[in-house]
Amino acid sequence: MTTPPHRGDAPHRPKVAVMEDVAELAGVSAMTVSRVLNAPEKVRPETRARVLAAVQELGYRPNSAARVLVTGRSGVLGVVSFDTTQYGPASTLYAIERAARQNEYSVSIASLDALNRRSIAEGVGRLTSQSVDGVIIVAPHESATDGLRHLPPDLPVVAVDAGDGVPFPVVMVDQHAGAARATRHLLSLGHRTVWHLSGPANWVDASARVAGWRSVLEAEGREVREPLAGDWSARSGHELGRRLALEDDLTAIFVANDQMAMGLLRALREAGLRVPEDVSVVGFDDIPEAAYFWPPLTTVRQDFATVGRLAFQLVLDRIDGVLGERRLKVEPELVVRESAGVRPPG
Amino acid sequence: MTTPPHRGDAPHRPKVAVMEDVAELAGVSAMTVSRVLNAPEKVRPETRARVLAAVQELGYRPNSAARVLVTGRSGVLGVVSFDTTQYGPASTLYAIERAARQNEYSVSIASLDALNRRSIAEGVGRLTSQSVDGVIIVAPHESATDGLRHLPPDLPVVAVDAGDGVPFPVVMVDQHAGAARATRHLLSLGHRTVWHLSGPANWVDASARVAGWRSVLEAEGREVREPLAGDWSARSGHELGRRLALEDDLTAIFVANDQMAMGLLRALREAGLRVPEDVSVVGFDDIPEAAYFWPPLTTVRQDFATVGRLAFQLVLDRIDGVLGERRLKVEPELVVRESAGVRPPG
DNA sequence: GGAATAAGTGTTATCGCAAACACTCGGGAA
DNA sequence: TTCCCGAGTGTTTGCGATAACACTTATTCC
Repeated sequence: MTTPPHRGDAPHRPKVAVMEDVAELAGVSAMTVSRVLNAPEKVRPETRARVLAAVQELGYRPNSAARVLVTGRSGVLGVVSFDTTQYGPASTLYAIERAARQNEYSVSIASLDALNRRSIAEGVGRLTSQSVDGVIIVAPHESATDGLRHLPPDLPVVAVDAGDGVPFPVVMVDQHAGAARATRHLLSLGHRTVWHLSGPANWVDASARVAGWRSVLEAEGREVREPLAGDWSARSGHELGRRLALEDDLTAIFVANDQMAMGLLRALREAGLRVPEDVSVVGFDDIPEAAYFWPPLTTVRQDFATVGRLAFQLVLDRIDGVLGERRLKVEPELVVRESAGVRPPG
Repeated sequence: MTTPPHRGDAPHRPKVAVMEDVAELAGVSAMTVSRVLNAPEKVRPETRARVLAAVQELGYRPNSAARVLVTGRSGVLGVVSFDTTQYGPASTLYAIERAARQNEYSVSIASLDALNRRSIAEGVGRLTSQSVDGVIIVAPHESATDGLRHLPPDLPVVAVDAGDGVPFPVVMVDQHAGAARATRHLLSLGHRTVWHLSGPANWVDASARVAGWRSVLEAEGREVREPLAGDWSARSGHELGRRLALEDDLTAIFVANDQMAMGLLRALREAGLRVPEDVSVVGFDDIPEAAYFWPPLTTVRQDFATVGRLAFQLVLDRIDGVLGERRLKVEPELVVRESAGVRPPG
């Protein structure tokens, strides 16, 4: 293969093929090449074949920057997220990327170091200055709800698990329903009431789970003990579990996520309490390891994959100017394993 | 705020401010605006202030597509990765993003559905057609090593945890050393030999851990039992653990990751074996939950954050034309907790 | 005093692509 | 025959930024 003719005499650059090179090789104009790529039906089949062959031969790939400049569309989706080291956000991100890819979009990410108005706005800013076509925000914190009111109004934005009062569409797992389901399950096993080990304050899913749990207890007229707030980590579950183990009316606990449940399980065991014989535990998330906890954890499964897929669909609609649903809820599912059993006698 | 003057009489578009608008408002040329943004010291302070004020007033943000087109640099780094749902890859990605951000880079991701030559080349292709300045590949699989030989040779690429024979720099945790350390730890507790529950074939870190484990046993002249290969999941650890529990000379096991160790722990317990009294277990990774396993897991910590940081530094160097180290190793660390104890008598 | 120099700013060309419009055919209708 | 039409293709222009260079002024030095 010979080197393509070049204009300036820049001596070194290996020079990647551009549309003009393809055109020349195929004996057509650049415009025709462009058409072959973007509207093939407008080009006679034999011309198209020649162009395609030239594209192949030169290994030509369109320069997206140039295309963005002229079309105003980048085919890039931005995702703003908070701690993608965690199972939930990581899975959501993964599902978004997957959905995006299937629709010829690619994904650019912006992680946040902190959750506050400033940091969120800045994250979105980093993405928009890269000309993303839309943004999905995965930051289920109240500061997000807040920070998001001040975004460029014409930017297609969708939030995952955001609270009420956000001025754009939201996809969320129905945390309230999930928590209620978990709580009812425990009550149905005969427990008089259910304690709650919650997530940190100001996280919208933490609050929703507290609310769901509380609503069931209140509806059933059960005593509502003050929830203990952890920080989602196993460590905090363990710490709080030691406190909880001291309570003498403790027979059932609903824990706001599986990691904390794990720490709790260990604290209970250390306190000489057996699960589920003495104390029943229900978690939330259904991380892949939950089935291998000791005992296997009864928990509430969140379908992050669906959440991601729907979120992508929603931004895509907005990008295309379709104004669909404003709030999509995904139903969580109770997965019964062995960590919750009937109330011990006495 | 008044609407900025516009040129054509396009009636509807909200029209975002461009450099020309800023220039006009500040009473200078566009070039001066550009200079204020890219080489402020070349502009007189009072002019600079006027321009900055105009930028502020119009909420101007440079259009990166235009800049890319002319400079050939995008400030975007591509990351190709396999299963970012897992703790390791997720942490690495997170660290990369963080390092990138601190250096004014942003990150675009390409997840892979499969690990083979084609899929990797395609992932890299998706990124390059977006004009990324460089690519980091986080896919510790042998197919990667393979697929990577056929990349555009001028693209700055760095791999994380790739095997030998890759034609570009690699950052890796010294898996061999980590496995050796774990194995030696078990031997030092008096165990006659150490079994190994390995990761899946063709994963470079799985192979390296097998090699490290084997080398210690051989050096010490111990019996080498055939390793059992899992798939990194707790489920496979559990399954293989049931088989392992039948072996009567089983007193020590080195497991290739913490999730499998978790499943194994459960299988051993189900078989009536106590850990560490009857059987000692050492894992790999030190996921945040490892300290809350039952019993707390002795394991080998991988510093993913450092790996991510170094990988970024390496691509950055390559982008800037600096040819530094070709192979950077990060030392793992043995974290002793309670799952490994002295060999039971008899 | 005059040339050389430097600092600050403007002009023009260009990056690679696609939108808009112009052109060239051949075939059918009038 | 003449005209028109539409399919297929080419030409020109402009997206928004920066590189390269040109042009003003003031400043310095002999």
